[in-house]
Amino acid sequence: MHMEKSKSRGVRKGAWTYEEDKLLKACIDKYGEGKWHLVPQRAGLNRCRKSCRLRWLNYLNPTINRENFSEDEVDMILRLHKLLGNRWTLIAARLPGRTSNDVKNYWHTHLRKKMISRKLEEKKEKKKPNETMKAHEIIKPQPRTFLSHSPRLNGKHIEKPIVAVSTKDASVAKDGNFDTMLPINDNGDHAMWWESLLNLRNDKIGSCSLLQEEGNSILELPNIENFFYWRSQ
DNA sequence: AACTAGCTCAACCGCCGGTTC
DNA sequence: GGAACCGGCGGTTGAGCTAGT
Repeated sequence: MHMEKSKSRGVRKGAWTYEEDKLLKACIDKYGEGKWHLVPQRAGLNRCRKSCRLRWLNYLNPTINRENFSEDEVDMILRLHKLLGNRWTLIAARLPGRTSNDVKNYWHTHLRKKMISRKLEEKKEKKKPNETMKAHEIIKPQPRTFLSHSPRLNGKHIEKPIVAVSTKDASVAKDGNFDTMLPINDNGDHAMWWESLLNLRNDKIGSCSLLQEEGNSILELPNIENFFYWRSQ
């Protein structure tokens, strides 16, 4: 950390200029994303690696959607925030073209007030006699990885993004089609976990890296960041 | 026109976990 | 094992803009 600070001495800070943007974009176009510690040198920028990374990820990246948030997106943010809390990167991963910074800013400027006023209303409601309210419970995702021989995978090689969602176990999409891959609940039937909890059944699947060891050897998946495994606590 | 308050969002900061040596 | 380094995350800040007075 001390090295970090001493290294960043004399490095430019503040708003990026058009010229700096051009240099950074040219550098990423040439070398690709990643190796951020090399980017300032390669691009000829007097900026720290973090500043370069942030500028690219939050502003220059051509995949960023700069339009206003749609109603669907807002609804999704509200639901996911209820589920995940302030896990902005996870929430943003479900919203194509949106960055974690966008989502975080939108939350703080628009949605937080909504939530606060809603909570105040709930408090008022709570005061009414003979009515009980359940406290909101944040269900944190439990990242998992599976052994290559895990029965959960049925020995299938995973090529397409899949989502494994379950309270106990999960079935794996055999053809990569999400709609055919329904989570199995504790009763063994294909209850739509997403539908009941989030109504997200028809959404496209975003990507997210949520992996944890199941055993001592870790399965290598080609689309590993697309592999979700949720488990309610 | 001038001032102020509130809002937005790009950017920074500190921290953390993973990797390398 | 531990120091150094890196990428990444969430919280926070502050410059610039806008609306209200």
